[in-house]
Amino acid sequence: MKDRKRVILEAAARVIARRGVRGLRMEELAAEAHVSKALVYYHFGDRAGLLHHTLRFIGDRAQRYTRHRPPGSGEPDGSLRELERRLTQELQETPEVRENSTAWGELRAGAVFDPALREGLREASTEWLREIAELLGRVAQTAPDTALVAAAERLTVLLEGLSTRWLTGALPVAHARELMRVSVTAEVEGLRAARPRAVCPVG
Amino acid sequence: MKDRKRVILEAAARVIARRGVRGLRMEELAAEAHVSKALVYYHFGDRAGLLHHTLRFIGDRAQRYTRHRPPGSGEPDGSLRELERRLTQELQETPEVRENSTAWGELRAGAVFDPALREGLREASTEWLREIAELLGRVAQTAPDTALVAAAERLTVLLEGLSTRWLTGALPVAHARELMRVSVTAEVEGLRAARPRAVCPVG
DNA sequence: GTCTATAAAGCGATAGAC
DNA sequence: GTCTATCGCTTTATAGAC
Repeated sequence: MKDRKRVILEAAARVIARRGVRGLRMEELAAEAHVSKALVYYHFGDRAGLLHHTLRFIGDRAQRYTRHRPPGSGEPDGSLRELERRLTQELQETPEVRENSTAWGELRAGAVFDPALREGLREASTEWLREIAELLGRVAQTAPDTALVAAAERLTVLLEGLSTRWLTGALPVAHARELMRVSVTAEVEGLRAARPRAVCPVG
Repeated sequence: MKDRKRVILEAAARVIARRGVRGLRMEELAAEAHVSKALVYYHFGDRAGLLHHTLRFIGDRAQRYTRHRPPGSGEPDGSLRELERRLTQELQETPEVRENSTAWGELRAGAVFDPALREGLREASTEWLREIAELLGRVAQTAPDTALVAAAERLTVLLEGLSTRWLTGALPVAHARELMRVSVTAEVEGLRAARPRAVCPVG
């Protein structure tokens, strides 16, 4: 069997989804990947190295479903639907998405106590925020930049909260998505209403 | 020195804020409390017992600033200000609040992997949700119950997300509070606008 | 590259003196 | 009630054969 390295990374993603980053044991990982512990050390040096590569692996994998609009779905560029999709994409009952969301949650939770984890987290969050703010700008048309960023912050922070609720079984995934959608709509309407020339959204 | 038990619990709260629930080591706790490890076991049985009592200790302590309106502040019962205060109270740079928020964050993060933690979390969340929904009802006056609950869910979930951002240093506490306040106002306005007899919020 | 076997360290928990 | 000393399991990490 070739490319055991990838096999190990995929196994690590599954173990992290089951036990968390802090709960990952080298022995359980080796068993999950059907290799020996020593091989894991051979490829990744130590536990920290394995975690580093796994988190990167998960992040790269996530871009597949995060950045690409489904081809042929007729979803217009910069539409409200695209914005909604981007913000509900992490709330799906799929092994890959669950593994990804779990890992991100662990990263966030770990960063509370480990400053070393914060930089990587900050980079990803900033990039994510920028993308959502830009999309909001297109959907809402005109709006001051600070308002756009603030709205994007509220939406991305809400997403993180919803993700935790989903993963702890406190909220069914469909319910979490619904709450997200309502907030997206409300934020967009809020931005539109805040235009210089205020227009009554009801009339 | 009397009441070493309380000294240990206070030390445990500090250690949890520094290392997390999962990162708490009996040895470090003993050192922090200036007692021996054996004494901790004498008073609390085992690690799980210590954690159980500590979490309860922290929860009880939190009620002091959570449920009581500051006396003589002239804050009317059921006002928008009371609602805002309740939702921004967990976002304060105080040792006590930080310890409390950290512990709750750890509990949430741990519940992703440990179903045993979920029940206690669910109870507290449900109670918290109920209180916020009720306050929202008073502030917004009439509104359908489902809309009230949904709004309360969005606000409480947002609070959890903001708490994590604050504790990871991703968001200054003042900024987090501001985002929360804006959302509270928007939700209240949304509820008012959704009344049977729709009224233009701009006019 | 991959394995088995083992060393080394960390940590929860207990024994027993005072 | 409180301490010092220590046990024993778990887990990371390495040695060395193939």
